[in-house]
Amino acid sequence: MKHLPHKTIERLSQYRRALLLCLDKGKTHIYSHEIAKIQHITAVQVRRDLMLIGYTGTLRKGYNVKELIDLIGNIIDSDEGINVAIIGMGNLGRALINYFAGKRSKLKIVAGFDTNPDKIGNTMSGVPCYSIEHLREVVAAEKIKVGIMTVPADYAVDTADLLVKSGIKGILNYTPKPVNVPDGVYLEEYDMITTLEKVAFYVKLQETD
Amino acid sequence: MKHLPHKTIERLSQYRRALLLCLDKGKTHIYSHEIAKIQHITAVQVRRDLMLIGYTGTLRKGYNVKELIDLIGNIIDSDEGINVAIIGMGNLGRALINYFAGKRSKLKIVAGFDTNPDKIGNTMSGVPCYSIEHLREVVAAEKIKVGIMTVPADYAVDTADLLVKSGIKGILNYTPKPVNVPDGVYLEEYDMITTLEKVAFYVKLQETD
DNA sequence: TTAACAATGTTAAGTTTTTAACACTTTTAC
DNA sequence: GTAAAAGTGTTAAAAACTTAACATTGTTAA
Repeated sequence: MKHLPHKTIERLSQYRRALLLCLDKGKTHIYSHEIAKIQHITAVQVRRDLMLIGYTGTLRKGYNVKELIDLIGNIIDSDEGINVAIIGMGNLGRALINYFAGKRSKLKIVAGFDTNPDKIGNTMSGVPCYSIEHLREVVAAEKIKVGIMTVPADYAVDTADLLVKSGIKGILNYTPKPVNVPDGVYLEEYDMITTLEKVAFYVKLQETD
Repeated sequence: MKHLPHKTIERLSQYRRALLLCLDKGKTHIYSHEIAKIQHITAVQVRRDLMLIGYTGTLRKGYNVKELIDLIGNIIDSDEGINVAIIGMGNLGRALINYFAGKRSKLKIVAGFDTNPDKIGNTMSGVPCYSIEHLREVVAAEKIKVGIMTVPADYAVDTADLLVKSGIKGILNYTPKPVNVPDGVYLEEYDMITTLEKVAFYVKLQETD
């Protein structure tokens, strides 16, 4: 299992989330077509992904939910876990923190940053908020490897630079403004407006058929 | 120009956003490699996308920013505009509203919905908040075509059903729980946890090289 | 004026991703 | 106990997407 396709990585994460829900419901086994239905993809694709990670289900019984969850964890999680920071404790930043609050996960949001003095020093859902001026120290002290940018667009570029200088290894940019990072830092940009425009486009398309 | 690739649609939206920024800076023309750099893709890809939409730049001068913005608008926007609702006025819902506030766009967020009586009846950044019980009427009255789901995960499925029954044509689900919609309704699911796990995975991968 | 350059537009090749096809194996039904 | 059904695992084909190659054409510089 050398090079898992990009898309497979994404789906594995999604499979796991679906599987965790099944586990909660007391399900012990699951068929490929059940997973497929949840994710709106085909059963073949599920089986193919699982083949790629070398997991073998039991014939006629499907896949063992617990085993599969663990295996996916072995592949996509890092053993020691990864600490994450949120830069920008506005609505979006807080939404993400709540999202994660209490989730079992190798990913831990350990710090938030903001410029607003009212927020600095407080704790939100267990996550302390620091001044952005202390970003460098906190990143080092807390061994933070990934930063999620939820700052206003105008601060995007500076924030990204700051994160890079602090030694962060991965950035997830939720700002509508693209940023640049050097090699060695993984960058993922996600623009909510693009996604919404895409939905609108396909709605329009459907109408004009 | 019959079938634009999915990915091209997404990029067109992104190009436009980049172009709007350039316009603000007073730039009148832009080269394919400049656009490419902003979006972290190749110039060839930009040119190919523009070829697909039939736009022709001027040799050695690049593309006319204003013209291109307009053309992209003609393709991805619908003429009359599309009205959008946000279901769930929590942090994420409010973040989205602020994101959009004041943006020139054919997409207009015209309504928010929630169950919290403290929120119902208020206005947030110009968007009125209604009780979710009135969803159906408001959707009809306001000709809302797209719904953005930002409700807690446990309400995801019911909310989706409700939206479908109200006659909505497109759903953007920001809930971590996948939902189902019938044919004729376009569904886009986006899970923030997946994206973050992906970033974490590639960070881990980079380390173990 | 002519050569070098720097851009676009387009066709072709390459790569990645998805889907189809099918061989295999339990279980179920008769 | 044999056939049909319902699963998995895998190879092969198809589709989607990206990148390369290159022809073309203004522009600049010698």
